[in-house]
This record gives sequence, C-alpha cells and structure tokens, in this order.
Amino acid sequence: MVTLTDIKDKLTEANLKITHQRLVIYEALLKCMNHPTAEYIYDKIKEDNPSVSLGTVHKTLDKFVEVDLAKKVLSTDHLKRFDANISKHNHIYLENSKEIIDYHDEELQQIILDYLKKKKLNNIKIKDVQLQINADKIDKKLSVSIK
Amino acid sequence: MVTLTDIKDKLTEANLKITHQRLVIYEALLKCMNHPTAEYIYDKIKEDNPSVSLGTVHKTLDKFVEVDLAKKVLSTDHLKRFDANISKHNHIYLENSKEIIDYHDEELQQIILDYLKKKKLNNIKIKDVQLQINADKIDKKLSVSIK
DNA sequence: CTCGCTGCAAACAGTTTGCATCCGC
DNA sequence: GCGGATGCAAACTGTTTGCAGCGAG
Repeated sequence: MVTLTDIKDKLTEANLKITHQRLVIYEALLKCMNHPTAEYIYDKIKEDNPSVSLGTVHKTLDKFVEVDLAKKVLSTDHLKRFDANISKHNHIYLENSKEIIDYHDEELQQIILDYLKKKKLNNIKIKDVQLQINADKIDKKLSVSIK
Repeated sequence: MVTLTDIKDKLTEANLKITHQRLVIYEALLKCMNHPTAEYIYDKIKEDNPSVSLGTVHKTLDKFVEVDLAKKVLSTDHLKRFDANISKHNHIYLENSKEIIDYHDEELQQIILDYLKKKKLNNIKIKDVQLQINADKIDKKLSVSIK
C-alpha cells in the first residue's frame, strides 16, 4: 500500500514541492480504480477542495507520469486516462460495459517477457509489456433476457 | 490481401453505399501502416481528392469500425487512431519515436489465449487479446551521441 | 425518385498555454 | 525571498453535429 509519507518522499525525490493539490489529486487517483480522466478527478475533489482548478489537475497528472507516480492508460476514445497503479499489470477492456479493469498476473507477464526475450527483436529495447484483453462482461441477469 | 472488390462487397453487405470517398479513404487507410488519425488520412488523400472534407473522413472511419472494415487502436495521446488490419496482431509502442508498429506473432497469441483459458476468468467472455509492447527504438547513430 | 452520404461551418469537449499571483522551502 | 506551483481565462486541437444539397442504387 502507498502511504502519504511514500508520496511525499517520491515528490521530494523528484524535486517536486509538496503541495496540498498534489496530495489531494494523488489520493483521488489512488481511490479511482476506473482509470480516470483529469476531468473525473477534478469532479471528485472539488467538493472538498473547491479552489483546485481543472488546469492544475491536468498539469499535475502529467507531472505524476513524468515522475513515475502514475501511468498513462491506453484507450480508444480520445481521452487521456491515468492510473496510480504503476506496478506491471494488464487491462481488461469490457466492451459492452465500457469499463477498463485491472488484471494482475505475474506469471503471465513472465511468460510473455521470456518468450519475447527468446525472439530477440531487433533495434528495439523492450521496457515493459501489457496485455489488452478485450472481452464482454457476462451479466447473469442480463444474459437471460438476451437471446 | 484485401481487394477493391472485397471492400465493395463488405460495404454492400453492411447496407452501405459504395462511394468514391469511402474507397479512397479505405485505400489510404490500407497504405498507412502507422495507425493514422482522421486528419492524417485527410492530408494524404486531399492532394488527389481536394473536395473530400475532414468531417466525412471522421464519419467514414467510424462507419468502417462499425462494419468491421477497420479497428480502433489504443493510444495514450488523446487522438483516435485507426487500423485497416483487422487480423489479430500486437502493437509495439515506441516511446522515443512516438511510432506504433505492428507485431504479428501467431504463436504468442496462442500461448496467451491458452494460458487465459486455463485460468478461467469469471463473468468475462474473452473476445481477443492484444499485446502492448512498450519499447524504445534503438537508433544506431543516435546511441553514440547519447551517454 | 429516394434515402443515405457528403461538404460545410458552427458547436463542442478536452487539453494546453500564458501570465499574474501565491506559497513551499 | 526565490523559483516553482497554482488559478484563471483564453487559445487550440481534434471531434461531433446539423443541415442543405448531391448522387448511388
């Protein structure tokens, strides 16, 4: 688990000042498991912090990515999505429900990396791999009514 | 390989009229191996077809996705990218050069699918998987000057 | 002839930028 | 007090929408 002190340390380490906004934004990002956009985060925090501006949320999230406190998530819409979980993991794109959920699987990651290592791709230095699993959510109640 | 007749058939099959614009746009999409945006396609075709409008390119590409003539490609920028190659394949995201290139590997696809089948993920019906390989391009000339 | 497709332009949404002010260190 | 961070608003970029006219079937 990431603690407040961890975040503060990370920020300091990256020569970033510790500000209220950054802590609030990071906290919100950690809580959101849905790979939020800047706007989503903004909506979440503005109840308790009305003074935080949308522009700052954008700038802050970009900074977090720069400093490895967050990652950008791939998406097919034209929105920038973020993820506080920087550990290696995969994403399941549920097409019917439009959700993007995490799928952790160390073993699978290793299998893929080992396979690619054997292949020796030329002129490319692999940094990490991420699996995109496209699927449909099976809703038990729903599946009855759909033929 | 996809021929002109194939496209026409596909269009007819989906109850779409065969228009000059659609053929031109599809041809351009096939030629672009870089997973182009609507704007990129627009630039490519407007030399020979000055009358085609950007709005139409957007609408047409969306239609193609609807009809399975094209696929949306995931990206971290906030752009919609398309791909005429609807066969199952993986993408290598070259972070330093901002390119997205294809990586075909039937064997790897199979390994992953087999692995996931064994896992039996609940409440999810997997449609396909796609590997995102994040990497840096190694430019021989460049690597000398960078320490 | 009809209905779907296109071109155009205006509207929209999300992101970025510039700058004066603020505040962590 | 200095320099980076913030808030605000305006500018930008890419996408979507609405509608009149066009053209494939």
